[in-house]
Amino acid sequence: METKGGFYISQIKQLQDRIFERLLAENGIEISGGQGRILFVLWKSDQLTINEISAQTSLAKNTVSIVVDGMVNKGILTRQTNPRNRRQAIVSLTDYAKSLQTKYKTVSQQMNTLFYQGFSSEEQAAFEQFLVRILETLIKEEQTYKKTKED
Amino acid sequence: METKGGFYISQIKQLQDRIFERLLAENGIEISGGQGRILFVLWKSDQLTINEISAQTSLAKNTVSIVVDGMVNKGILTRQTNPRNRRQAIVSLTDYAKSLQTKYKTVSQQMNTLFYQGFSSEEQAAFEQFLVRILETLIKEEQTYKKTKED
DNA sequence: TTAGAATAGTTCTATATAGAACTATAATAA
DNA sequence: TTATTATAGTTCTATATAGAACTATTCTAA
Repeated sequence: METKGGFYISQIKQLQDRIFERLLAENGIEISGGQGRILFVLWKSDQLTINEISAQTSLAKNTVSIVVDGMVNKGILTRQTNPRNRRQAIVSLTDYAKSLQTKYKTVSQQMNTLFYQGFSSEEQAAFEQFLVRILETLIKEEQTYKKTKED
Repeated sequence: METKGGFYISQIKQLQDRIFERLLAENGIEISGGQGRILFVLWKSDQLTINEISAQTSLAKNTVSIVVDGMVNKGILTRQTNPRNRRQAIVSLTDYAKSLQTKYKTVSQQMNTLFYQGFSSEEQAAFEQFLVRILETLIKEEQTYKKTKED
């Protein structure tokens, strides 16, 4: 069978990023897609290390490091060394970031409605279960690769 | 319902790109993900304009323009002005690009097998149908936006 | 304890990506 | 025709992204 799930995923990612950033901008929220993903995980659980953010967003850790830099400069995040393990940087939300959450969620909801246009609840659930399964496979592969590389 | 399809899509995109590029590199194919997507559409139908490639990959046309530049420099593509419409650039595969296709397809197949690990054929088909529906929604939205903007 | 290994981030470099503004060409309407 | 509009790409600028190599810190085994 000729499948092209990966190609579709890339296309959807491209489009949703552009559309979502426009929606955010239209609502006065000057946050890009990559920044949004970092906020998304911090809103669920504040004070994460770079590695934890990397794991939860699937962004490379150096990417997280740099995006966090930019967000610190914009007053969205703060970064502090963990006194108990001075290798770690603990990234926290500023009050400003917290104040954005409600509005951001509203826009996310709009985006979500568009994204799942024509989908029943059951279809949404089925689709997301597929995504989670693929995600788990790829995460496992990535971890296996990292272990293999240590030789 | 709390859905996060968009977030999963971004994560999957990130991981699959890194994994696929590694697979390609391990097989001696020095082509990045974005370049691969352009080749993918050209292998299906050679001699496309920048706009056509943009539409079929969902990359912005200036992105396509720049990535094609790089691929021309690497001897993968050629770019010629269409004599019938000198605004258009016709992008074509070189013999070198054509020679890569078989090997590239083999690696794509490997990637695909990993991606759909544990999926039955029916599940793959169901999943891809969901993807196509979402893609169609987003493409329509993008087109509507572009028309609206012309005021 | 201390030398070597492991861990956590950062920096360096290069490519990917797109919005806005631009140039060149073609199509259309007066 | 010619002035206006539309189309096709490109350039400019900025951010996103990651591999490789690096620094600093902590852990571990002898």
